[in-house]
Amino acid sequence: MFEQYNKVQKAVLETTLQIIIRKELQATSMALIAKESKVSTGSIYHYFSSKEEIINELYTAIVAYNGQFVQEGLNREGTIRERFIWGWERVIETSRQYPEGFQFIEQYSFSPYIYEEVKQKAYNGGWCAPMNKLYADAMEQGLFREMDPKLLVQMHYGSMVYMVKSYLQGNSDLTEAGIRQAIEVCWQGAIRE
Amino acid sequence: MFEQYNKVQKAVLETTLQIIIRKELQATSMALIAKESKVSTGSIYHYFSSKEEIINELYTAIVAYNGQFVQEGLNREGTIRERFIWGWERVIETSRQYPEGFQFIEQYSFSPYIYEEVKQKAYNGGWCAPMNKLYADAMEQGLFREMDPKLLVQMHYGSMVYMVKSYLQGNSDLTEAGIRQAIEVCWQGAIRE
Amino acid sequence: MFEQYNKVQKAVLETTLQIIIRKELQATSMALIAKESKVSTGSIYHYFSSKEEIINELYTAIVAYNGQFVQEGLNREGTIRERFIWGWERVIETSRQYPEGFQFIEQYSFSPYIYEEVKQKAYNGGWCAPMNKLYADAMEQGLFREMDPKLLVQMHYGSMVYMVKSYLQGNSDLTEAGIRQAIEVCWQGAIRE
Amino acid sequence: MFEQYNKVQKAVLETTLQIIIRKELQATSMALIAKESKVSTGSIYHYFSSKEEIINELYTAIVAYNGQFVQEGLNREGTIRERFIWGWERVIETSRQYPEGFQFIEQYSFSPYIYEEVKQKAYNGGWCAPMNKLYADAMEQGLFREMDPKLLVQMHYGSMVYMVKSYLQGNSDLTEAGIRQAIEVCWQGAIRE
DNA sequence: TATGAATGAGGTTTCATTCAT
DNA sequence: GATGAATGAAACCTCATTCAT
Repeated sequence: MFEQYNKVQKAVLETTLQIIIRKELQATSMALIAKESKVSTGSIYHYFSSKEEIINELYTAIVAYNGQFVQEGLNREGTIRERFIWGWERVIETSRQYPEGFQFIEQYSFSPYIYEEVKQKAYNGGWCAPMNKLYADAMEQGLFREMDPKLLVQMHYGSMVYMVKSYLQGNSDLTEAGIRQAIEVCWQGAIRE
Repeated sequence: MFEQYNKVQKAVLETTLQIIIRKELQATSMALIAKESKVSTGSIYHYFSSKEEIINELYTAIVAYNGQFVQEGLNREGTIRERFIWGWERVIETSRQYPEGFQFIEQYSFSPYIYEEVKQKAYNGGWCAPMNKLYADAMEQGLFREMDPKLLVQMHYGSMVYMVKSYLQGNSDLTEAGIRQAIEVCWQGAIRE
Repeated sequence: MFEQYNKVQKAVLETTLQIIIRKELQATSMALIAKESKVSTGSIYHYFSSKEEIINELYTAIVAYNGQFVQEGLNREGTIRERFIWGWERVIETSRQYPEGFQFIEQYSFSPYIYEEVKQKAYNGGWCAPMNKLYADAMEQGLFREMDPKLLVQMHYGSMVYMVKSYLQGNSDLTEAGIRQAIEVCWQGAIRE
Repeated sequence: MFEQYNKVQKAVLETTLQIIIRKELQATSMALIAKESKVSTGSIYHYFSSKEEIINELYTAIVAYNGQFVQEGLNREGTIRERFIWGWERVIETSRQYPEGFQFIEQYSFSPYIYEEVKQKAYNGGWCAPMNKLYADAMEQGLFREMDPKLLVQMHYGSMVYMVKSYLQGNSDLTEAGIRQAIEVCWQGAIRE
């Protein structure tokens, strides 16, 4: 997930993510990050200018990674329906591979701690734009109901997020069948009847 | 929203909510709450045992209020489709009436800062149980597709949450027509074909 | 010296002065000030917004005190010569009464740590203006040689400062007779021949 | 000014002087010295054993340089009056050639950061001893008033320092005529009438 | 009951110094 | 000899909480 970083940065980012999910941003002190990542505070400040920067870098890296992964599904050759399924499957897959990353993005995408500029850049480099394009195409072809494609993408993303939350809280499983069903529910709600 | 509390408690809770949304939990100090609510720290500690308690009380109160409001819609006499619409309309309405309350719940429902016990109680006293019941009935009657009703409720809630997030971030409007359409999308995805 | 401050502020300012003279600004940590003044760091920050503010307040207070004291000498009814003597006697007297205050002003009047604005205010409220006036009068009456009165005042002040430095470093005494002689040296250098 | 040092040492000393005057000893970090002198911290520590040593070396070097320069004036063949003038002219000249050096000595000659031993050595190798000798001679010949020659030298030095301070703070010029006048003021105050 | 000054542990960050390369 | 990443003690400052008034 943090392949583009050096060893120290990677250790810091990974540790920070674990602690934030386990304990809250509040309780995520630099001392604790240093201790658990086995990097001295001095070194952390050699690679990151502040705690805020660590958190924002974390946000950027996770969104970029997930964006890349989901786009690989979305951009494969296929029908709209196939690409719809591949795309959302990969969205859900990211949350299974890196549940902490998923939780982190969910909790902090609305937080003032993440700079507006970082959110903007993350959004632009993520999978939203290609997904929006897919929905817009589907609407143009008369396949999906006529509405703001971006809004429909958001609604479907919300559905996936809350399904995963249910799973992470232990209230439901996340089987292949369940995932297929959830995607089907979204598809069925989207198509023109 | 905080009718059951006395004047001091109300001032503290309202102020805390405003500050948390504006500045993050991190930056929400007792001193700032005291200053903006015009209640001395001493008095705050007379009515709340700790900062944690304020935040948890806030959570409880908002969920209870919203739960009450949504249930009034859900419990009216009507068909399943009518009650479905009334329920979700009211869910969205709460986010328009108290956007800070909505944001707070979204940001902190996953946070370890809110006690598990409080989350549980909030869930039980909220609108989820009646909504789950409505969905279960719809499935029993063959109206909705066969699946875990709680999961479908969560998915629909996620759709609503992300529609509202879009609106609160200024990326879309929240018109009567738009709300109706969103509810329709959910309905259409839910029914047995 | 710090009569206009409350007990806590006074303790902090007095302690800070002692430590700075003994150990350097560098080595004057808040922890040490807290320990020696027996005021907790929290309380210090209740009364002063930063370490910088303590130092600048110290500067302001000492200059104000000395300014008051010297002006009482300068403004007494008397001939120019008498007032010249009284004024400089009191300048030297301040350094005997509060050698730490004297040293502090000497060491930090040129430091970027003292805000320019504070230096300006201190200068205006101090004894320099009345002394300059006395010199200007003496020149107008043909008593002193014609030159920039402010510059001559500065030169004389420099003489006094270095005499006191000699004394504080243990290289000379500071007797009544010695002080009289020093003042006489200045007077003799100033008058028109 | 730092001719006796190698290239690296020279760069470090010069840079340190600039930063200290601009920013205070407090804010003069080794990292900043390394960056601005383009010498790595590792190399700095190869040539200096500590930060303290840099500062003390700086002090030593400046005083030695100025001492040499002033003594060249003092030791020329001439009357007491001529040598008096040449000496003080050169004192003032050093402050014009190296204002940072002048300021540094003024600010730190009283500081505990400079080792007592360094101050002593600097004093002995500087221009004070020959100047004291000149004054003692003048007194012996009945030219100057009878008093401690060292004290009178200090007083005159103080006058020069404060004249230069006035100039460096932009409160007065430092013309040839002005310098001559200042020296004349000192001379006139010193002679037996 | 109400206040807000006082506390001090613990937060983020800096920085002199070391040492592997 | 030269580099600069790494260290961690210690700097400044904040803040939840207490308690005398």
